[in-house]
Amino acid sequence: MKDLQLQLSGLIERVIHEQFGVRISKVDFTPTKKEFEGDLTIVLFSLLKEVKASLPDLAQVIGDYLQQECEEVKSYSVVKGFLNLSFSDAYLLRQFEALNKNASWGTHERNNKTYMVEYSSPNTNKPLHLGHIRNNVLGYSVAQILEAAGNKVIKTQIINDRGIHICKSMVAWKRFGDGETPQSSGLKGDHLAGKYYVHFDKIYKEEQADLIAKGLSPEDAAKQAPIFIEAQEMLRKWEAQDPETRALWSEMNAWVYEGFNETYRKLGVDFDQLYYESDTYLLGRDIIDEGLDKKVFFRKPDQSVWADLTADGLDEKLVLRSDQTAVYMTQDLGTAVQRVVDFPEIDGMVYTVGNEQDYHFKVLFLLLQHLGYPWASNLHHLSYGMVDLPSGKMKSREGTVVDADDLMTEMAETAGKIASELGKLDGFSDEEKQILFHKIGLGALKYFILKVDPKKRILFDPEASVDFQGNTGPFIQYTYARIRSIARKATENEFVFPSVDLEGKERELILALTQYPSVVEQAAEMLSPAIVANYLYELVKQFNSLYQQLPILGVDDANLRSFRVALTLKVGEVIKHASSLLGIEVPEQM
RNA sequence: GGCCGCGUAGUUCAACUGGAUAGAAUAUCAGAUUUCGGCUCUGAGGGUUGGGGGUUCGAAUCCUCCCGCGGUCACCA
Repeated sequence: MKDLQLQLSGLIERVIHEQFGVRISKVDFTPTKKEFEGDLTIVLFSLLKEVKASLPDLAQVIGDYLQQECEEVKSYSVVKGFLNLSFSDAYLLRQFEALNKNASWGTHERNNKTYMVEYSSPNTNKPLHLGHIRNNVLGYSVAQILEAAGNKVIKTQIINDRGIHICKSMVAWKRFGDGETPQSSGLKGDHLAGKYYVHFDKIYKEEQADLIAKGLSPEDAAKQAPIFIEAQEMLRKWEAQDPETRALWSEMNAWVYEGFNETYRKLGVDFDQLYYESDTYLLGRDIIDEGLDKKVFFRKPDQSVWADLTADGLDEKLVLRSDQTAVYMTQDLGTAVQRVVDFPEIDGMVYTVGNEQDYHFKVLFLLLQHLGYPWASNLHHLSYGMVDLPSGKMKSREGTVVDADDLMTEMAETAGKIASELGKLDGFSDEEKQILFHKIGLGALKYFILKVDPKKRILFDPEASVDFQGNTGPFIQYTYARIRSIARKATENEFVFPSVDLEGKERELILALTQYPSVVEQAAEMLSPAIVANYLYELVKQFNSLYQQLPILGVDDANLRSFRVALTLKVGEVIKHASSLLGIEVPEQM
């Protein structure tokens, strides 16, 4: 398809040069809209600027020439400034035959690029919630897409395992926990830690209220509440390597990791390399020195260190406190550099982080560029919007967050309920049903998230997402299952490539299939799973439309049947491949 | 207030990055098919693309000014 466009461009340039004596810069192609006849459209307006000719003349000269010189072009028509080309059946069949022989259709040749993709990166004081799900699903999908586009990908997360937040959970556990463990309570480790984090907040609020009642200002009360002071003290002890504090910290974090791992496993995401903030939080000081040497940073009289970004249209940004301790930015500078030390082959990174940190990453990337790192020009902030629920905003403090584990369970239950109502799952054992419902529920959830542009806020409607109709994950999974059903019944067919007359729907499908690699490429370039999701849905709809209009198994002509079966199977393969890029599993039967 | 992002059918989202009459889904209504499977398909109504101005052959898309929503402007992470 791409080759053909290139060839057509060349021919058009030549004929215009011959006929009008002008060398044009480029030719604009666009797929023909389905209400017009044709497969590929050439936009003539842009050419008209460079060529002195009337529109009908130009159209005719180009159209005639292409039809004559290029055997793939069967016919053409002109509507306004658009030249619509129709390809010959032979060409489309050749295309289909070629891609049918290519088992790795959609996966590009290895290029020499390596990306590190960071996602998830949770705090270890509470369980994952719906916002983390969007993060994980997005990050994982982008990693898959980059890999399919030919890059080497290293998936990573930085676990925020230290700081005041975990100390809060620790303090509350120590005071009120009575030795409770995941084993003794039956709670998942991350949920246990979260329970005490919430408990801390409750006590903290009570203590603040008491102090305010005694006449303190709210600000002072916040600072002087005993439990808060205790948490700060715990952080100091942690930094001083106090053995008892460290032991408690290790124990609680271990519970949390076990909980997280279970959530990740259910969610179907994984990581190649883990970083822990407790290992990396001291990094970055040397970068500050380096930046001072290179005059990228400057020191103020109070000894704090700043970057002046006013030339880039931003402000001055603090990178080291006056007491010479690190800030968030210091750490992130250090961590970025450390990653390239660990993996020297990296030449790009993707950070999957919510859009409230847009400014931070803008600054981070600029600083790394100013510091002169060669990979700094290829850093991307995969920024995404909040997830809202129909019931309202999610707020952790008000307890309206949706827990990731609970949500996945509920999705599977809803999927089960709907699937059971719809039909017969008699052939499935209870265990198989559970696995299937999990696949459907999760597919619904992931697809609902990924089909939307990451930048936009999402209104997540669990009910609508598990719908078996419309633009949903289950609809795609269901279509795949039906295709596999056809495959099972058609195994006795030999695939040959007869010369058949193509129906409109078949042409559309072949064209759609040939576009798949460039969809993957584009999605990788834009870091946008939504492009894959929307393509996938279009493909599924086109297949259903074909299925409706033309019998697949029920035709007498063996050649025609084998062609249609082959086409169906190829559609199935692409659905499976594209789904895997979204992290969605497609069942053989449902 | 400065900066960033968003605003598209009742609702949830698209629009190949400046292309044709702004498309799907959902909901509502009317049909067709039931080939393998609970399905699937076709059609109708529904739009001043938040508003005004500008750029050009052509704007949802780019520029500009307003309006609305969100985020961010910490020696927090």
